[in-house]
Amino acid sequence: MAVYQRALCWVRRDLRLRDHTALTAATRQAREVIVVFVFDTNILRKLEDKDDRRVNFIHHSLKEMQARLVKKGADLLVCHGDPVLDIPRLAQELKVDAVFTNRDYDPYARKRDRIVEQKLKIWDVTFHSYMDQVVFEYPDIATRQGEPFKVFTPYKNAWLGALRPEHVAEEKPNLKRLAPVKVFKEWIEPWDLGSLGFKENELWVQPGEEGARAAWRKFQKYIHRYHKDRDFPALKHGTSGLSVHLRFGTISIRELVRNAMGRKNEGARTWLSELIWRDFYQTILDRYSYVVRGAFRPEYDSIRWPGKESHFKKWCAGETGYPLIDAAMRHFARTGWMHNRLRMVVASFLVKDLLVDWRKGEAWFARNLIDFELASNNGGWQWCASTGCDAQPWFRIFNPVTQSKNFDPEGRFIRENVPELAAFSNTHIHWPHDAPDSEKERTGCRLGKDYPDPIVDHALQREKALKLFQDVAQAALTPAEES
DNA sequence: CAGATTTTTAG
DNA sequence: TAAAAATCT
Repeated sequence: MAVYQRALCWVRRDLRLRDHTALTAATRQAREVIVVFVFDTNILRKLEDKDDRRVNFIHHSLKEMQARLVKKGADLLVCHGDPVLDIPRLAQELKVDAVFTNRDYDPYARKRDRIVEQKLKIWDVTFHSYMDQVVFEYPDIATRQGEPFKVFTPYKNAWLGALRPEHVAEEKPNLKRLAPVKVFKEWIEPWDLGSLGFKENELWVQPGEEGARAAWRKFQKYIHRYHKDRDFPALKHGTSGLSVHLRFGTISIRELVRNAMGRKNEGARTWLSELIWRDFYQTILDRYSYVVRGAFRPEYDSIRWPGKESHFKKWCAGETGYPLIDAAMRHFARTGWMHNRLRMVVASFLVKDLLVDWRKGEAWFARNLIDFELASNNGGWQWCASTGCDAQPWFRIFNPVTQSKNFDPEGRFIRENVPELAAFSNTHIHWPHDAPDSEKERTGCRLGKDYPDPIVDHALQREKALKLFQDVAQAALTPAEES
């Protein structure tokens, strides 16, 4: 039932051709569909690293998508500019009747789409947007009072209770409806990395739909063990490795959920729960977008974080003298990815040991994570900092050494990432500073020179952190009297 | 998706 | 006296 002659399918964080809601709708409703991607200068110019991994990932993924489109006699229409100008311009020049997109809940994206929609309206072009990157959005899942859930467990129960096969049915685009390349060829701008002002970087993950499929196939062999293995960073297949693919939409969330639902084991249930966390944080960002600026619970914004800039720098560099922290931060710097257990451990350490504002850590992750996703990153940091909805209670403070003993018991992850400590025993690698002198001598690692002395004392810092939060709790109990 | 400390209990 | 449980943060 094609009602439109020609339409654009504007892809952003849904870089795939299969199980794609907007593309399916577009190819159903229009005779000719042009797939377009805009390298957004508003976003790109803020990236500090010219070898940014995300740009590399997107670029590779688009190349792969383009190859598939070319096989169909079409191509990918790529622009480099401000989408608020480019999309309406293309819509006009190419005489399209409608623009199809999948919704993005990032505040910037929402504003951008609103403006584009308004501009298109002037030219009588219809703007269609679809839920695609999540399974449910607000108010599909809401409390009895119609409010968004602010606690995960009841949200999850409602989510699972609401789920029907049709919510995760495959959305199959009809690629026979792609517009032939001659229609839009002259509007394609050069989009090699150099033209975009970026450089190549080594990617530690395979990008594109093919990369996603490879990771997904592999993970399916291990998914039944997920609940047991996911907390151990040294394991090579303890986690799915799909975060980056969910971030850029090189795989469909519906496909993952469909598969997980069909598996009746503990591993699959735990994995599904993680996917629900993702929907949960997307909803929080959508409905409470002030979280990008400060605490979900505003009373915590009154905390004056006394942490030192020099400590923040050492945290970034992996030079804190706490082996697991340093291993995690160095691995992160090298690969752009961090295991979720370690994200929690290093975040807790920055906030509750170094007493640095969680937003500094959030920004460092935002700059370097290949799978950086605003909603999940912000949610995770607010959880660790105890400022979020359904966050870790403020008095729950990770002991970085205990975490190390529990989740890297043989020190394998530490040895791989802090090689100067490799010769320490399994017992002392987590805290080499207290190793017996004989062992220190044997390893040949001069603590304080080859590996830094601890920059803070955990027990002491823990007390300080408790006091910072205690003061907020106090203030909440005894509000200042009105004058 | 704790940890530190105190108290109780088992042996 | 060590382990387990309770309690506090």
